[in-house]
Amino acid sequence: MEIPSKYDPTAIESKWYSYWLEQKFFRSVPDEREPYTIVIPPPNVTGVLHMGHMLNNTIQDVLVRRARMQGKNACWVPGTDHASIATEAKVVAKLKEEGIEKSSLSRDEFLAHAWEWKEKHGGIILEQLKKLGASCDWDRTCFTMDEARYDSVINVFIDLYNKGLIYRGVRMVNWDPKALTALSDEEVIYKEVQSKLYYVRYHVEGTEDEWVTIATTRPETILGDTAVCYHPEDDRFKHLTGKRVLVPLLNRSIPMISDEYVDREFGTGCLKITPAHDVNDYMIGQKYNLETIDIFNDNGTLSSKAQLYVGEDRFDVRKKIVHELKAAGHIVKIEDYVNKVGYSERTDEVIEPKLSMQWFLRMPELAKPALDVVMNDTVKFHPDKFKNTYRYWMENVRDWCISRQLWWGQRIPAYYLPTGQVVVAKSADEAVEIARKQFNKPELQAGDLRQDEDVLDTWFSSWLWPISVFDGIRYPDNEDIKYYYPTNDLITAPEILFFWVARMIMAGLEYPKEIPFRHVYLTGIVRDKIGRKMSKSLGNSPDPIHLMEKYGADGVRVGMLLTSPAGNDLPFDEVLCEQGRNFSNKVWNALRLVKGWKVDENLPQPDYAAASVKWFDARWNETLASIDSLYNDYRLSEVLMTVYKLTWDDFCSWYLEMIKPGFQQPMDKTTYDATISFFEELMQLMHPFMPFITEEIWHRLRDRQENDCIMVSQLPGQREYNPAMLEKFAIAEEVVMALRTIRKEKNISFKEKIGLFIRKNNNEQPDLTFDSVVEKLCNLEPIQYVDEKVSGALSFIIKSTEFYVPLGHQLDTEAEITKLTQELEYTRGFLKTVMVKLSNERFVANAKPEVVEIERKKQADAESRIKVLEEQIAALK
RNA sequence: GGGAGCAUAGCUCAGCUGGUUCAGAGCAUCUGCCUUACAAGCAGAGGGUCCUUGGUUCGAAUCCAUGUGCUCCCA
Repeated sequence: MEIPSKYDPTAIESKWYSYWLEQKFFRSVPDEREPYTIVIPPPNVTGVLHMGHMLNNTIQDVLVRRARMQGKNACWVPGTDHASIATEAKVVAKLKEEGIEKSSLSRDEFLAHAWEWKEKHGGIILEQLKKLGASCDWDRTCFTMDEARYDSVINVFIDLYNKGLIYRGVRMVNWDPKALTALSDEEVIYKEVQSKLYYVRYHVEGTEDEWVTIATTRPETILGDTAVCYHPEDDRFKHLTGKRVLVPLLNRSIPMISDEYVDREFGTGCLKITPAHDVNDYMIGQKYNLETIDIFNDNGTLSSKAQLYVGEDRFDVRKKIVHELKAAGHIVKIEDYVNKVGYSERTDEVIEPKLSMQWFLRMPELAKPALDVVMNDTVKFHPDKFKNTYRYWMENVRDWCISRQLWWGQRIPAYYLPTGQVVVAKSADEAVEIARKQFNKPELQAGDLRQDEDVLDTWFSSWLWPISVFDGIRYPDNEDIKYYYPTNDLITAPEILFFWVARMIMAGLEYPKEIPFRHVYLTGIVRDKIGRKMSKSLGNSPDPIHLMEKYGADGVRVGMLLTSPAGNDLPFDEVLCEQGRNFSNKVWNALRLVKGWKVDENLPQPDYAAASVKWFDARWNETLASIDSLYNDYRLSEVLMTVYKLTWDDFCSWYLEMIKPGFQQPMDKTTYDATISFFEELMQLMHPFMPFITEEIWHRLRDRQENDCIMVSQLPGQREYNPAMLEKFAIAEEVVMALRTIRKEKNISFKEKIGLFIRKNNNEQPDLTFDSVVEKLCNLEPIQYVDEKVSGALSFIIKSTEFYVPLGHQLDTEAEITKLTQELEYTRGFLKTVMVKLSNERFVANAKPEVVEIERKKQADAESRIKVLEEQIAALK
């Protein structure tokens, strides 16, 4: 079988993915094994794969594949969320293109369009994940709006309402005038903008020419002013106590009030109060019982309550009113000013604080236990520095506004009586039943009730995700939820720690009464080379699909993980994928080498091969232990680097070179079999990171049964090994490197055999374990041990053993002496630092005995080395 | 304005509760090599005031304080 010298991933990757699917290897059903569960953070149905998904899902796949190979029943549940605002916006835009206005459609008609859109575009991202190699149980694919999930959300709403945790109230909400919906605080992005600070003067009522000047960035809201406020201890305004001022242009009389909230340093120290359009003003309004005048319509135009500019847009009005105020002599001055303005995450529209009737979920009761389980590490964060942020948020939590003025989502199961009273129930029929009893109105008919028009926040679906994907809300005792819940690991971004992770923990503790996951791995943000967050709007994100076509999914996976410790941002660079691809190719060529060997069953195993096999076995087992501990700490990039070095350095650069037979020579069976096994085991370690190439090599290493695949194979455990082999080989490595340097310096071709004489000192006995290996790797005549110095030879010293390489031509004595003298000086300097420590009484008295012992050992080693060096120099002179 | 975190090689990062001449890895760079698996490779080499200044200690990249710079979160 001819193997090409360049690895080409394309055909191989799609071949194995379909094969795994055919074999149902990703499928998980409860059985007697220990479960290992991950639920995918559901991407938006509107989304396409971006680099953040690549990182996040690569990590999940690594963990799931490893768990599967550890014999656990691994289940990775995929799915998408319905993304209320984003999807509705897309559908509205699409309809508009077709000349259809949303307002011309009924709710059901609109939803039919939305579902159609979802069916057509909603699966893209999941299909893309397949290219990455994601080993999700696709039979379990969920959607936050499919029947089971929809129902669960409704049930939970009703339950929380009945528990008194959900209430309806007027609140200042973040209003998106474009999407025409309220947003949660987390959906608002504050941006610094260059704006102006307008100083406007108000006439004091009943005075001839007395004025009060306030500063505002929003002059158009003057029309909604219902008070002017100053600090109670501000002498500049004290005399105005009890007075009233007139709102410019309207001449409405409003009171002067005083409150400590006012910052005396800011502006003029005098503040206009517009309770309907500013959160802080709203609170002051409540405190002083001020009138609230809502001057805006839902779409951001001025309402009739404003009296002026009715029907005009708020930003147009700002310009006009400034002009008019100026004309009327009310503008004192205008300053440039930088302030932060809230924008809608979805529509990028400037948020308007607005009073409206919304549904809220009370948070304190739910937050308390959810905080505790994180602080006491029942749910562990990786890295744990995020506990701080989490605590801060949970201790300052505010009630969650869960209603959205949209159609795409779970419609709030609240029904209003003609009188305005409300009933919460699963259906209109149930609502009627309840209403008849509750309000003693037996004559009520279903037709008399009107269901709330609004839907629930998308996060109100996602927070149930780890439960609802197993249908554990509706059927808390079903086999799936009992088996898979709590899940093991959640992989997500710190950005959504609060509005998703925290709320899932709350839901878990409220419903199954158990945490939803044990570990939360927080990934960093994928940034471009110059540190900007990758985003569609900046256009600085590479297309993941193209990347995978160029470097192979394996290559990209390696590229993503090589430099991405948990919680740290990942400055992405295509060079990393190139490194991944190069690694694939390296492994591929190792396969070519090994598969090219002919085996001669009658050949005995040579010494060098026997030693090599023992060494690699030791090296393998040693590494395995460190890999396990790195996995336990979720240090995945370090696991990968360890596997990378074990493969490239130890296996390819050392081991394969050590056992490689001469050109066109056969190999003995013992060594060959051991090598195939090592190779297999390496592929198993590598598989979670590079699923495709490892599967291909697995099948090329041996003839396999139909379902004997690496992805369902079991990771080998640690075996007994001889750690002494590692130390001995470390010396052999040094010898080999020293000999290579000599060849290079003296320009001796590798083909030319050279000799090596070894002189042990301090009565040490020669250890021959790796001599044959060194002879082979360095093309040596048989190594000879001597008791005397060898004259006229190049030399080097390792520990206190002397090595001599006799050369045919004249030795450069001067150069040798210089080299040895430098080394001598270095060693003396070293000895000096050791002696300083040892002669310090306080060191000897205070340091731990083992530390002192180490210093003594250093002293002895240095002294004997100095002796050897001095002798050698003397001999050369 | 409040809180948190970070600062180690050109880049990205390791360095656990102080103790080998403790300063390390990968990539990049440089120098040799087309050596019969691999130039997407092989063999080597160079490169750092561990941000500043103090302090604790026999001993500090590591602990404490100050300053500087950067990042994130909240307002």
